[in-house]
This record gives sequence, structure tokens and C-alpha cells, in this order.
Amino acid sequence: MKSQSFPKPGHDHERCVNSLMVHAETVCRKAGVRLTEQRRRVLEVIGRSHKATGAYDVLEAMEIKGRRTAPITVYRALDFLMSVGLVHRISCLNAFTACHYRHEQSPVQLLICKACGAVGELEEHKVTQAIQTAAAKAGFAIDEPFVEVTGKCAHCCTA
Amino acid sequence: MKSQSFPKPGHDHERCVNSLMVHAETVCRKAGVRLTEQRRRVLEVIGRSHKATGAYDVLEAMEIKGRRTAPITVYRALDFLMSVGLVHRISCLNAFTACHYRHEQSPVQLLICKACGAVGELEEHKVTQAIQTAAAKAGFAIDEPFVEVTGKCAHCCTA
DNA sequence: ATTCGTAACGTTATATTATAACAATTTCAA
DNA sequence: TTGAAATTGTTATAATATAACGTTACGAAT
Ligand SMILES: [Zn+2]
Ligand SMILES: [Zn+2]
Ligand SMILES: [Zn+2]
Ligand SMILES: [Zn+2]
Repeated sequence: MKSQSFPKPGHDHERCVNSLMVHAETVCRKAGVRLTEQRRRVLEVIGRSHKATGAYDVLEAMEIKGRRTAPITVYRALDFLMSVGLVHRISCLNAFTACHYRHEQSPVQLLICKACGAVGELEEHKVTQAIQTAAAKAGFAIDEPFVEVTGKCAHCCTA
Repeated sequence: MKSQSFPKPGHDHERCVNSLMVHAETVCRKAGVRLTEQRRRVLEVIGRSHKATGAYDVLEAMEIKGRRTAPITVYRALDFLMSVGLVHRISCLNAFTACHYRHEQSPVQLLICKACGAVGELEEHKVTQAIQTAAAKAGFAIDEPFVEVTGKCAHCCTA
């Protein structure tokens, strides 16, 4: 029901980043897990935009003076961040996006704008329920529903 | 609305394959596109099971006397088969599955059984509509909705 | 039947994404 | 303090996908 719109172009993204990192601390503390330096760095990089970010883009962005960490380091951090819901995987792009919202692990629908690359999120119970109902009719017990929708966001539609 | 159930274990799969290939001919003829030898071979391999098949599994299965075609050949055939709706991509698995059904390009929901690996398909308008409604509320113009659901199929639930 | 443009395929090389295996280090609590 | 578990480092490799370009096959028009 709680429908999160796309971030406006030109918004103060610093605030998104700050809020994201504070939120991350909270989430991890509550869950009794550790937001280590590596995990924080990866989240920071992914959070720098609302677009999908590839694992190797993260890797590159984390590079300090030509010294880069190994891919596995990024993937490990990503796995962790996904496990606590701070990052979503966008499987149709083999990429990732930071979750700037506050849903609590309930299924999300990802909207991917092909024009500007931004990723929006919906948390529509009706969608989840429709899937649930349809699956049940087929006797299928849902583990996890992945909904990824490509298209054009509101800002790009009017532009 | 038209809900396709999972194929029963032990069903006569030869019939599925035959039907699939006949259907493929029809579809291609109607669309005025060519179901070439390579494309046919790729579809045959993927159609051999109701499971998700990786591109390199196809490649391996197409091998004749140690002579294997190049990956690009398989990917090209896959792109073609997807374009005419004879194959679906399962992006959460980086794999593909033959479409044994007769929906006409309308959005499909893929059900992936983690127990037996089988892939079922739904064509629930209610799901598509719920997504459409939710997206519209956010001002998002849908290009294509991808719905992939992992879980346990009816046969594996009772087993 | 010949010609010509396009679609399909072959060939080689390479890009991109992701994980395996095992050692070293850090953390936290008993 | 010390020992088990979690995290990270290091090296190597697996798995998935595409680029570039030349050749062949097909089908329509002359
Ligand atoms: Zn922002
Ligand atoms: Zn956009
Ligand atoms: Zn079958
Ligand atoms: Zn099953």
C-alpha cells in the first residue's frame, strides 16, 4: 500500500545518503549484526545513486590509489546487505540498488526506468496478494516473489 | 486467468516435446520468421525438460562428437526464440525455459520449484493488472513486467 | 537463372559476473 | 586470556554473455 515514488531529479541526495547510513546502523544494531567497514563502504557506494549498480562498478568505486579489493569482498558485503534488506538485487540487470526505504523485509516490486536508470520501489500488498492467490490456485508454496518492472518513470515521461 | 499447472512427474514428456516443436513451426510460419536448424536444435534441447536450462548446458547438449558450437550461436538462437515467445528467460537463475503453453506474448509469471527444479507458468491477468495499477499510481509507464516466484510446486509439497 | 540485399551463421577473441578454497585476522564473550 | 566464530585477505577460476568481422544461405526482384 505504501507507494514510494521515484526520487525527484535534482533532489538533495546528500540527505538520502545520510539517512541511508543512519538507517543502516539502526537496522544492524537491532538485528545484532555487524556493519563492518567493508560493508559500510559498499553500501555507501551503492547508495550514491538511485540507479542500479553493478558489483564491479562498486569494486571500481572502492578503489583507493590504484589498490582495489577482490570481487569476492564486494559480493560478500552485498550478500550481507541483502540479507538485512539494505540492498536489493535487480536480477534482470545483474545489478544492485540500495534500499532507501523502510519496509521490513516484505516483498518489494522494483521499477526500473530505462530512460534515466533510476530504480523505484513499490510495496504493494495487492500485487503480492495477487501473486499469492494465483500461486495457491496452482498449489505452489511461495518462498519469495521477485517482481521487476522495466519502463519509464514519471519524471522521464513528462520530460 | 488461464492458470497452467505444473507438469505431472512421470507424464509422457515426448508429447510435450512434439507439441512444442509443432507449435514452434506454426508460430514462426505465422510470424513470417525462420525456424532454422540451429534455432530448432536449441529449442529441442531446452524443451527436453520443464526445468530451467543454462545457456552452457544447451551448448553442451548440442555437442556432436566432441564438436561444439560457439556460445554466441546459442545466445543468438535464444534471443530469437525469446523474441517469438517460445522461450522465457529466468533472470533470477540466469537460465531459460521453453514455453510449452499458448499464451500470446501477454505477461507471464514464472514459478520455480526449488525442490524439483521444474518451472511452471501462470498467466494471471489479476497479477498483471495489480502491477499495472500500482505502477500507474507512481506515474510509471510499464514496458515489461517480470515476475519470477521461487518456492515449492504442488507435486513436491505433497511428496 | 542471375543478381543482389538481407538474415543467419561461423570463427575468434574477449568482456562481464560470480564463486571456490584456504589462510590470516579480528571480534567478542567465556 | 584464550578460544571459537565471524570477517576479511589472497589467489585462482568458474560461469555467463557479447563484440567484431568475415562467410554463407535465403529469398525476392530483375
Ligand atoms: Zn537521493
Ligand atoms: Zn526515469
Ligand atoms: Zn513435459
Ligand atoms: Zn517441484
